Amino acid sequence: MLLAVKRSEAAAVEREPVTSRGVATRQRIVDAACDLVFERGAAAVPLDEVLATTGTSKSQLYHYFADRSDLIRAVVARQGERVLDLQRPVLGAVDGWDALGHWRDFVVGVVEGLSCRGGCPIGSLADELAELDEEARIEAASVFERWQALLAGALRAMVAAGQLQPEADIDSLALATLASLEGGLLLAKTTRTTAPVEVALDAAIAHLRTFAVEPGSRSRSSRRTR
Amino acid sequence: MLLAVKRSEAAAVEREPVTSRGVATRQRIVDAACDLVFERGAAAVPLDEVLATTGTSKSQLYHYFADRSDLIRAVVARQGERVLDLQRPVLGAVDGWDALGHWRDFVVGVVEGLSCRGGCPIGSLADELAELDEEARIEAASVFERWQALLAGALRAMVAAGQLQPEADIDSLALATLASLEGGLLLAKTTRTTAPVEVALDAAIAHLRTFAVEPGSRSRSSRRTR
DNA sequence: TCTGAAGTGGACTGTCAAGTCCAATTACGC
DNA sequence: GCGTAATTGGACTTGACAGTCCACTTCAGA
Repeated sequence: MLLAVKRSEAAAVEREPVTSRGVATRQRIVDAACDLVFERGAAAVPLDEVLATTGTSKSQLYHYFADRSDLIRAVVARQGERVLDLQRPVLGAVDGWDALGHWRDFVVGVVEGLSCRGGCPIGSLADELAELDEEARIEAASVFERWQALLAGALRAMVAAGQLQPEADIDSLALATLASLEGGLLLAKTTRTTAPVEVALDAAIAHLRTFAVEPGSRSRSSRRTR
Repeated sequence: MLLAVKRSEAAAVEREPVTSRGVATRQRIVDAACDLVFERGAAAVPLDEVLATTGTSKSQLYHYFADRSDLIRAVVARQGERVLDLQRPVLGAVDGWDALGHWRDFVVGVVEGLSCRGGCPIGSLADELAELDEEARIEAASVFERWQALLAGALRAMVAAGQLQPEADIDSLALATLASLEGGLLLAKTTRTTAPVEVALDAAIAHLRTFAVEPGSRSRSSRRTR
């Protein structure tokens, strides 16, 4: 009974902040938790530390979240928004191969700026939680889905611009690109080198170019594969 | 494993089992820990559970391992061996595009057999530990390096067989392929679908085919396929 | 000004898991 | 066989951390 209510109407049953002060507090907690979780992983962050860095108390945390996993789920959602918000402007501006290259450079730059630490904010979280918290897993899957849609949007813009073949399977290409990126980020995090992301993204883009519309002639370096 | 004498400072004596019984006990502990860690992640496995499932006691664990992280590090090494042992025969047999396709099918089959759970045994572990245990991170990086070498070996065999261009940057191609695989596995784990691995590997192989030696056209630049 | 709800402080409790200790047992070398 | 070292059982200690509780403060509205 209790579980049934919690699962279906979690948002309604859990205390949503009413006051602007409450909203701010809740926000502060989730934001701080996001940062700490990104640095060390969800399991390695004690609630006390989140409270300490935000200057909040136990009662506030449990006023806005049912329990630890409830907070972590909020972190997944928030971190997902952050990643998507970061990607949106760059991917949204993609209209051709140059812009796609800029996206590649942008991503590599971010990784470099973080000294290859942390990996993908949402990927690592998804990896850690997928087998432990079904709700968190689903939330993360939704983030990936939206990310894939963002990439697909960029590719469709290229189709519209006459740079990519209309017959190309955009969704699959977007998914493959996302996979390359995620794998590259994991390897970068593990090896402390940007090379994996660079190589992975370059390969992904090279594959995309396979579906490029060649201006004028077709005898140049157009290659088709299965 | 060359890290036997490596830890000479702390506790001076990393207890290596002397007796065959001791070896067996240590093995049992690491193996059980591997399975549990694969299912839930390192942080979510209490030592007591490892002991319970192996029928061993606290004293035995601390007889062979300095502490918890020492065990986990052993798990990383062991899990890495497992993955490599699984990949070796299949990748070692690669001599052409068909065999490469079999490898792809093999990987997809494994994921399917696990109902898309767990992701990459070494990838998930690396992701979880990279920021928490430098030694574990390095060990994981070494596993990836060997895995990449395995892939590179397969590609070189294809070069030797005259199916892949000798000018191709084998190491980068192997790294990109590994990244695609890892990313695909993460997405599969998160979405509980095999599609990401399939799409990622298909794209990776399509990219490799870009460097195929075309039967008939022998010039430096390849033309179209099929 | 009063009132009640939202929000807050922080001490307190209970649990669980890591790590210690030592006595008991087994096995190997001589 | 004997002695020493390896191995094992498991109770015990310690500490950390999730979650509870209640008194207190702030604030909006009647």
